[in-house]
Amino acid sequence: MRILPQRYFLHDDPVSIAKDLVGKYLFLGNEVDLRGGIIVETEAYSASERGCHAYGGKRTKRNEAMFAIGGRCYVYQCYGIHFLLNIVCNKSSHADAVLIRAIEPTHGVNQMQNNRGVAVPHNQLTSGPGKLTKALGIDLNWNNQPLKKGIIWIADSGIPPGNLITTTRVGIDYAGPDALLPWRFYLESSKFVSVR
DNA sequence: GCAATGATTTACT
DNA sequence: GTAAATCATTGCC
Repeated sequence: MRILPQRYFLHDDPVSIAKDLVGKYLFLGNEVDLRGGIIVETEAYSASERGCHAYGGKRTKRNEAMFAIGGRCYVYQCYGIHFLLNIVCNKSSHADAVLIRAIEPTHGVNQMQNNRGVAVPHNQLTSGPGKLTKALGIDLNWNNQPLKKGIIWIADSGIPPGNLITTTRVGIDYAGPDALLPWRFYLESSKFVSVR
């Protein structure tokens, strides 16, 4: 299982990275407490469209991490309750990112159940951006952290993913025409994608 | 300084 | 289907 190198995230097209990340492994923790799974749903965001927090190059305290070099995390809180995990892409000062929306839990499932608190069906443990951060134990402390083995990292299983569905992004109606961009990707065969 | 608002989830009618 | 939860960040005064 190959850990993706930083240069993987320096590509200037977050859409192709979002697409390629589906089927990869996301891991957190260490050998005694490892949590992770297969990425089954992503969305791409770019400073060139209104759905992005950094639209038009707008730099704020919240989205600062997006302007960092690719291969870091951008975590922020939404609706006061949920943390959302992004992987920053592109070179420094280019505010592109990929939102991780859902994973298929494969490692540390018991720990994830505990983190969620309530008993939920296995296929809903991480089937949404807010759910997966809670299950994995991600909060604002992860913001602007570089991907690194032993903390948080992404690896290539080498197994080709199943059929990929391309569609529009969720929850960004305010973005006007940009809300129609086909920048959401998920595995057709997976039971672990977010619902709506 | 203060009011408005989400890249959501969950529970209730 | 509708609504509440809940707060850091944002933008306007």
